[in-house]
Amino acid sequence: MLRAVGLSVTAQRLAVYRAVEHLHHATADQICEQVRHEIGTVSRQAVYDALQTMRVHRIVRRFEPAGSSARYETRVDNHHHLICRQCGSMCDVDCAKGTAPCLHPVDDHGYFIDEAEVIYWGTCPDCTPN
Amino acid sequence: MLRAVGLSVTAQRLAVYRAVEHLHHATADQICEQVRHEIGTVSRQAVYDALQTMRVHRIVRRFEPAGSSARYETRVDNHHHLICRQCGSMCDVDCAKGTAPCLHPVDDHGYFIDEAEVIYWGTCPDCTPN
DNA sequence: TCAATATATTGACAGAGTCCAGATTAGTTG
DNA sequence: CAACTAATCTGGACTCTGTCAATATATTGA
Repeated sequence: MLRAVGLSVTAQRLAVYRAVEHLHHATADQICEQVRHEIGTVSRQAVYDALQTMRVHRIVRRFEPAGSSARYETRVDNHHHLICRQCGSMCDVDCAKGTAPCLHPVDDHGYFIDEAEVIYWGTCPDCTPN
Repeated sequence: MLRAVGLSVTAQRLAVYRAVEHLHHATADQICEQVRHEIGTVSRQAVYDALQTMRVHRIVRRFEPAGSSARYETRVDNHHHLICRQCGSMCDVDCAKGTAPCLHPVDDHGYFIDEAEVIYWGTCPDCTPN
């Protein structure tokens, strides 16, 4: 995985990647903890570095829901998120329009658009009364 | 405006509201500065309080683009944003589907969705080469 | 294995936002 | 209009994410 994109393989990176894979939509902090579980100790910096590097190489993806710190995931294709306002739970949702997705606003103001980031906010089944 | 939603009217709030109106998509910090220009001095806290209060009463709206601190605007209807990755410029865009908008993901996972937040990322005309 | 290069560690730092306790002000009531 | 009460504002300390920079360590490839 790491080799495939030309990165050197270190225990920290492996553990970080596995953590991101394992904990869906985890924050950097949660990843840190999980990595420490796995390999005993890491610096926060190493985790941030690993995440950033992997992000640049497109093997992890990052998103930042309003009111939360950044989240990381291993699913790197274009897809969106569903977030519960009550409990904060998150789901992946496929892109609304297939492969050439959602890139067309009503008026593009002359911008060249390369990504449409969509977050659906609502209430999850567990938090819905009755 | 403030009275209409049952809030007491203070110089600070007025100035904050005007600042949000005047500077489109401003950060709390920019609003702070602008307010100081207008009424001499405010605490950061007063600005945050005012913004939050007005947000709760739906006379200002807040959004948090990835990689930026929160932005505030006086346009409170459902609409989206277009952001330039190069220079950070932002435009409003009407909601993609009119009045009952964009609330339907491919699969709602049982969530009750009340808002679809969309950010179009790209390059603005000024930053597009040639 | 060894050197060159890429990573990791540590500690300091910055930005955004929140919390708290006390002082001040707005709006209400007599 | 004065006094009162509740809401608001002030200032400072603090937390949480995230970044920087210098030094130490591990990885890779010859």
